Amino acid sequence: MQYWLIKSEPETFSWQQQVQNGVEPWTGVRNYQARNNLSAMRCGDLAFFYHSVSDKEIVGVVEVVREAYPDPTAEGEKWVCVDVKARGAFANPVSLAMIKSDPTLSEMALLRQSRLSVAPVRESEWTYLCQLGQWQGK
DNA sequence: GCCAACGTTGGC
DNA sequence: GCCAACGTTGGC
Repeated sequence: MQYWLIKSEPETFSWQQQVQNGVEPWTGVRNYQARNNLSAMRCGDLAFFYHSVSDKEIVGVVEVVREAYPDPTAEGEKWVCVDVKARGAFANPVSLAMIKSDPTLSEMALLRQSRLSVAPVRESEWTYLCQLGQWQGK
């Protein structure tokens, strides 16, 4: 079981859309490191859904329900996507400012590599953030 | 709107 | 293979 954080600009694809759609293909990744992370995802892995740019906060949790397959929005088979399913919102979204100000989270890949759109999350970070966000899932 | 941090591209 | 120029992401 691995944990992840995936970013989306809410103007492009928001958490609200994810909830409405249920299962959604996570397409459009065009960065090798992010692609490698997508490929490493397994069914049942959980990921934070992060709104970048305008909101800058973790808003919910999704579950990987289909492992990497060729991204239909890309030419050829070079890039991949996974399918993710909404698993519940954070009752209390955790902002980037909060993450930055918390020494417990200072090692997060989100902070160390701000441009990486699909990043791993440590189990300790996952547990801590779920408490902060009051995630109602399990 | 600006800019830092990356990534990519293309000339040499 | 190096590196300058350019493009993109995302925070501020």
